[in-house]
Amino acid sequence: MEEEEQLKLDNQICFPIYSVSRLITRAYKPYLEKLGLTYPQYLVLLVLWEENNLSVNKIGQKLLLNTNTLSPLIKRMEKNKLLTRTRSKDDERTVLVSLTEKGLSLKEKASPIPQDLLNTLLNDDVELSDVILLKKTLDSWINILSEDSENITNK
Amino acid sequence: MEEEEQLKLDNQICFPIYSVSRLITRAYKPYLEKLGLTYPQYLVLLVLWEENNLSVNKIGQKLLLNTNTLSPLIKRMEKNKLLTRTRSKDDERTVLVSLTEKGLSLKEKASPIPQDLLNTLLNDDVELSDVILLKKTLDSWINILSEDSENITNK
DNA sequence: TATATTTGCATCGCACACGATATAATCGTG
DNA sequence: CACGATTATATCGTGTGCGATGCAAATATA
Repeated sequence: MEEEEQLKLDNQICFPIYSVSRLITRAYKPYLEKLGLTYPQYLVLLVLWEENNLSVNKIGQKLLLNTNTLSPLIKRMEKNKLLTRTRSKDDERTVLVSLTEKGLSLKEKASPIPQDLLNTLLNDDVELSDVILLKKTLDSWINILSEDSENITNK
Repeated sequence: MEEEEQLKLDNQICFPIYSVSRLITRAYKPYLEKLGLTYPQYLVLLVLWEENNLSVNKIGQKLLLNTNTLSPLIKRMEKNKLLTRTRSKDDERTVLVSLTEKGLSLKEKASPIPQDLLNTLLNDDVELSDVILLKKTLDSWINILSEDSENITNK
C-alpha cells in the first residue's frame, strides 16, 4: 500500500481500536452508573473480586496501569466506601487495598453486565466466533506492545 | 459460561480492547512527540489531510468525537500554528478548520509512521491476515455501537 | 413576521492517562 | 553499620473524553 493511502483514516488499524474502546466504555456507562462506578473503577473491582487485599502495584500490573493513574482512582473509590487502604506491616511502602462490604456486595449486581452487553452485540449480527478470535488477537498484541514499551509500572 | 466466570478479567472482551487502545497510543507517542503532536491531534490531522477546510462538526462525525472534546483540542492545535479557525460566511455558527503550511507539511513527516508501527507488530509474529480481520470486526462493531448510543454529535 | 425550536460551537466540572518528579521505606554492597 | 540504589506510592501538570449547560445563529411554524 502507498504511504499516502496508509494515512487515510479508513486504512488505519489504530483508529477503530481507539473508537471501539470509547464506544464500549460508553455502552457500559448506563449499567455502571446504577452502581455508582466508572469503567476504570469497575476494572479495579474485577481484579479485587478475583483476589482481595492486593497492593496498588499488583493491581496496576494486572490492569497495565501505573500508580499515577491508580492512586487517585483508588482514593476516590475509598471515599465512596468501596474499599479500604492500609499500609502493610511487613513493608511500610506497600498500600494494601481491600474491599469493603459495599465493594463486595456490588459483585452480584455487576455479574449480569458482561453477558448483557455481549448479547447486545450478538443480537446485532456479530458472530460469537468473531468475538473469541478478536480477543485472542488482542491478547497477543497486549503481550507484544506491553513488552515493547516495558514501562507500565515504572520499571 | 457462568456469570461468576464472566466477571474474571481474563474473560472480558472489553478489557483487552481498552488496554490495546492505550498501548497503541503509547506506541505512537515517540513518533508523534517528534512532530509535537498528541494522538487525538494526529487523528484530526489525518482527517484534514484527506479533506481540508472542514467544520468542527464534520471532523467530529468522522472521529466520533463530540465538540466538547474537539473545541479545546482544536484550539490547542491553533495555538501551535497547525491550523486556523474561521467562522463561515454562509452560516455564522459554523467554524471552518483549515490547515496551515505547518499543518500541511507534517503530512510527509507522518507518512511512514503507520507502516513502521505495523512492521513492529508483524515482526513480532502477528499475521497480516489477523490484522485485516481484526479491523473488519472492529469496523462492524463501530457501526453497531455508534448506532446504539446514537449520541455522538449531540443529536 | 414573531417566536419557538433546532443547530453548531463553546464552557464547566469531573475523571481518567501518563510523563516527570518527590518522598519515604527497604535493600544491597562495601 | 553506612550509604547509595531501588522500590512503592503519591503529587503535579497537561491533555483528553464526556455529560450538562449556555449562547447565538439559523430554521420552522404559527
